[in-house]
Amino acid sequence: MELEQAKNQFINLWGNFGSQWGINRSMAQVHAILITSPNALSTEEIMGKLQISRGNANTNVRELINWNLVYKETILGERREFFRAEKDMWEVAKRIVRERKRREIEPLIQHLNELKTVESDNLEEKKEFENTIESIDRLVNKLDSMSNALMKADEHAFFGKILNLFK
Amino acid sequence: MELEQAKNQFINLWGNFGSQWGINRSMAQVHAILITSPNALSTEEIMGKLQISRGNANTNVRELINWNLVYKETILGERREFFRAEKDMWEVAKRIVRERKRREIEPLIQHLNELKTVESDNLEEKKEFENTIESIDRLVNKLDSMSNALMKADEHAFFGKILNLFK
DNA sequence: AATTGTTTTCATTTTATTTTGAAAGTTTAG
DNA sequence: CTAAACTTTCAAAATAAAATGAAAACAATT
Repeated sequence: MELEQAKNQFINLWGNFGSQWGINRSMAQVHAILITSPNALSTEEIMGKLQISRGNANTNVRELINWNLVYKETILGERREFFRAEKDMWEVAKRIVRERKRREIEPLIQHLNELKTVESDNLEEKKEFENTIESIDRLVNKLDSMSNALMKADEHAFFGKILNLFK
Repeated sequence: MELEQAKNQFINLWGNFGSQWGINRSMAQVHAILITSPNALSTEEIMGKLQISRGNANTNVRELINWNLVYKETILGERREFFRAEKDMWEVAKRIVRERKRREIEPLIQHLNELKTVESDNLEEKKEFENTIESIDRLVNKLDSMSNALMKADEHAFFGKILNLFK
């Protein structure tokens, strides 16, 4: 396949995949275009290549910066801003996990804690509900441990080897 | 907190959480109500408690059955169907992972393979693109290994202990 | 084989999300 | 200071996703 065609296909692929996982299509596509671009891109260039509006490009680039997946870069003598993506995919994974943990898992654990003990005359049902919540809580905490594991495990080496045990 | 109130809060919580992860709100709420119900529920009951339409209830129950998270159950002398959710949350996690692996990760790996080698006059850029795809491929395969690990690791015991090493 | 209870389908409507683009805001340079 | 270059915002429009509900299909019962 020809390089340009492959890049387009990748942009599509990443966009679709992203939207299945709760990341909006444009954001994933902007990410994809930056990941596969050898040099930093301007907003104009992103708009042009993805055929999206200025507002859309700007919003999603900024969101990617919030996720710590993209940096601003200045080019000598150029006034406008350029953007470059983190290309080390292990690093990318760690940052996405870190962010989702912070935004989603941690609040979820908070909420579950509030549901751990309830009042009811029906002791049987009370107990059953509490068991269910407890069991979800254990699961979510395990997910949390996995995030920690992934973030701390320094590159493939150790973590990768452990995973391979299960293959 | 009172039991009924807690259940409602849980239904909300699960619904919100689900929609952040690409599972639609109703489906997550139907799941939540079944998880916290001591007995199997009929479509009518689900419709009533969640205030959703018959079509909506039916579609999402069936989808949950597809995901292998809910079973049909018949009650002696009753003509209509009742539904009960798998309550072992570790089992639930395994099944969700299994399904997402099958539906999303595996196709993604397929697509990435097609992008692994491209043609271009610009050898430098060709190589850079191939490296990027290769690096994404490694990452996705690692994710795949993690799914396998999670599914095979028999309950908390071994897997849990390994995770705790990283805490 | 007709009636009744129940489930499924799907065209339409509703709601939620995303995108647009013009205007406001900001920064830089002369 | 102020004009030009650029970035950000946000109300409105467009699009996508989900929900409705009536009708069709199906299944059990008489």
